[in-house]
Amino acid sequence: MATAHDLVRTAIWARELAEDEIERARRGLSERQFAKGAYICHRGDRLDYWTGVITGLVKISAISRSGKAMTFAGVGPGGWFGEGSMLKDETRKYDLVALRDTSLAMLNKSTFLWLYENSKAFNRFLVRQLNERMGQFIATIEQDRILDPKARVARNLSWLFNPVLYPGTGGHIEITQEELGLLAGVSRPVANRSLQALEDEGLIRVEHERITVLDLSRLAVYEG
DNA sequence: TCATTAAATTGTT
DNA sequence: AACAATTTAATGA
Repeated sequence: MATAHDLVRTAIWARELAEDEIERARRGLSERQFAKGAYICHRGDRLDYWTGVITGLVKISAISRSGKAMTFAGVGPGGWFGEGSMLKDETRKYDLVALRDTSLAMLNKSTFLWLYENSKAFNRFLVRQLNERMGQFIATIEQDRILDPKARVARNLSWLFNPVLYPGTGGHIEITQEELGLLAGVSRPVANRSLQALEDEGLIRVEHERITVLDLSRLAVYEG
């Protein structure tokens, strides 16, 4: 199993960092485990770490004023999140839930800010990441009321395959239909039917505890 | 290595 | 929500 220490070597944001910067990042990293269903952070809490998923799956969601649950993103192994709260010094504006047993790498705030101030490579990564999230966020807003369940499943799937946010995933991810249902905000049977329909349309291939994406570009803009 | 069983996931109703 | 079928994992011969 990969540890937080090893992770620095493979983390996407560390690829272009200088040796001394990597060493600095390594010292600021710690590791924490979360059981399936556990809250990593509630909305309004202060969480002074930039967080990366080593193993497992995390849902980032919020409750709208009307009381409706809304998923912003699912984050799988290799994904990092929370840079917004680091830079703005605010409490979290969303809930973080571990959808399955999850191991997280946590970079403390002072180290994060040091990299932010001193590393040009780290800043390049942050810009790419924030830009990518912006696109996803906009898609999320229209998803909530416009799209049918099948399209929501399709888009949530495409997020998990985003090559900028999760470069590790080589075409397929391991996720159960129940977990995908939790992410997309649909029941498991609906997730099941949606996946079968998407497979019929040649966009994905459904296997046991695993989904392979055949046409990511179409999946990302799927509207039914 | 193979067979059996238990547990988890998927497909339907 | 409940049930049946399928696949994986774990165990032990």
